[in-house]
Amino acid sequence: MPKDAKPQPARVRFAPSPTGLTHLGSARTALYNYLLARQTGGVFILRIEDTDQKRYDPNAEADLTSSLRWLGLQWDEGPEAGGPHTPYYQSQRMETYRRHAEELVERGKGFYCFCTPAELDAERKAQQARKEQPHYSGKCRDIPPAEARQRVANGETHVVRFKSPKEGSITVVDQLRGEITVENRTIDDRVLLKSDGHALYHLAAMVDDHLMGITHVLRGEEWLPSLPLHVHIYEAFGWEQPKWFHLSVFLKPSGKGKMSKRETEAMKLTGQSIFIQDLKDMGYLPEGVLNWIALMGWSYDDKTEFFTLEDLVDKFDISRLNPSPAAIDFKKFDHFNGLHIRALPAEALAARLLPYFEAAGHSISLEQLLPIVPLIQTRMTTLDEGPELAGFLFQEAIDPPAEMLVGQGLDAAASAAAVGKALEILEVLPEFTAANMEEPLRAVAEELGLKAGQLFGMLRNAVTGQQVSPPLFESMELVGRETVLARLRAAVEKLA
RNA sequence: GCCCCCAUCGUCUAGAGGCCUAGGACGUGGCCCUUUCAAGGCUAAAACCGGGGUUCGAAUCCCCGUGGGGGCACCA
Repeated sequence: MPKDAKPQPARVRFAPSPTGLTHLGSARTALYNYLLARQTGGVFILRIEDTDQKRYDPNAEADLTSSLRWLGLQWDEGPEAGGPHTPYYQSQRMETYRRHAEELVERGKGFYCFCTPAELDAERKAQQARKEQPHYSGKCRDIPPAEARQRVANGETHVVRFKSPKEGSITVVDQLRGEITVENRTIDDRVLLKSDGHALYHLAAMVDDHLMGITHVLRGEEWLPSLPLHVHIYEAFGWEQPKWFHLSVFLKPSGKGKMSKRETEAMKLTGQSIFIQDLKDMGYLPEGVLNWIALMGWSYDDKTEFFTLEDLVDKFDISRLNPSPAAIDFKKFDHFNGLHIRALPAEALAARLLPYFEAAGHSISLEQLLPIVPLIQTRMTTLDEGPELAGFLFQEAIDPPAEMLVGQGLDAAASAAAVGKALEILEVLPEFTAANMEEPLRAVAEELGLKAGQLFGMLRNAVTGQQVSPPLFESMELVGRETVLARLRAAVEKLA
């Protein structure tokens, strides 16, 4: 948003239904809503769309709030936060929706329908058999209001449907796509209020968005086909529309379609996931997730790619959203995560790394971890790689196999001799520091006619038990003279 | 089947008629640095879906194809 343009404070909402775990797509929707609210000095509302008790998942809400908090997307109004439009659970707003459904009937924009699910189902099947587009027949649409009211009063089971115009067309505006014109005859008389008294999305979301003063609706593209219906509903009430933004969908990495439930499960086996909680457990940073998803469907310019949440609040520009679908790319995710790991101050990174060391069985303190951080910071793409890289520092015993201890291009005897020679040097080193080691050890290599890399490789394997490790001398200093000598002696023995 | 949307390197994207010999990033190859692995630096290959218009001029505007995606519930 240009600095000189003082935008009106936006009231926006993120309104998920608690039916499953929070994934990348909803996180991005939440992020864009959050950014618009923050940068305009507006309000970010969290609303729980739980009108369908059949699909309700009791774990979903906890997952949702913890995911949003982990990402740093704190809502201003909603569950736990409260606000002037309490309750923020649609299941607790039934009376409001009922009243509005009645109002629509009063205005001649809605009607009672007495068709049973079985009848509708049969109707639909018949239409499909005739290769017609499935739609409501309109059977109850023209029942005289007095008669319909009487049947309702008699306690007959019914729903409330929207009385959608059948003539002409409607032109709606999506902010990323422009005008979209649709023939009214293609818009069905959708059910607004179920026979159990709960509202459907089409009614509940419109009523709440209006009542809560929502100025910008940013939601998934799957809602685009029902936008004309939604605009009709707004107009039927005589309300002023919000600005509509339909965010592009995320496609699976192949780019071929949305991720299916089955595929999300299979993905976990490959060490990838689209669920926020999983990403956290896998050692990704919220900063990495945010940076990555922010750039799927939005860009700042032709070169800037590194953004913190704070940067995004400053630089996000809602007019730069991109309507085309985006395939998710986990390689790019790793790249962004690495960038943010490297951008963290050592103390901060140490604090984030600590739980991963604990989980790996190393009970250490922050003070112990701090000096190690600079050695591994550029070597990690995810936090869980910390213990893999530096775990040897806290292990009592390492036990590399003998063949691993043999130097490149050498036999066991020559390797033992070389390690033994290095051992002699390290035993008498006045101060056991990284800075003091390099010169004499290079001299040893030269004396033995070895390349420095050959000797260092052997020492690395013997001291760390790993072929890939943080820099050797620093590692040895941290391991400490006693342990280094012990490990080298063990290596010589094993090679004999 | 019907309705709607989208279309630039493999992927994410920049590009609002001449700044385009189409820019950046990921990934990939090469080189440099280097005690391993990274990180970092340099570098290379890599795209305007096709066809018609409009215009002095089109990646950019229009139309038609084609391809891809989404939607058609008393789910959201």
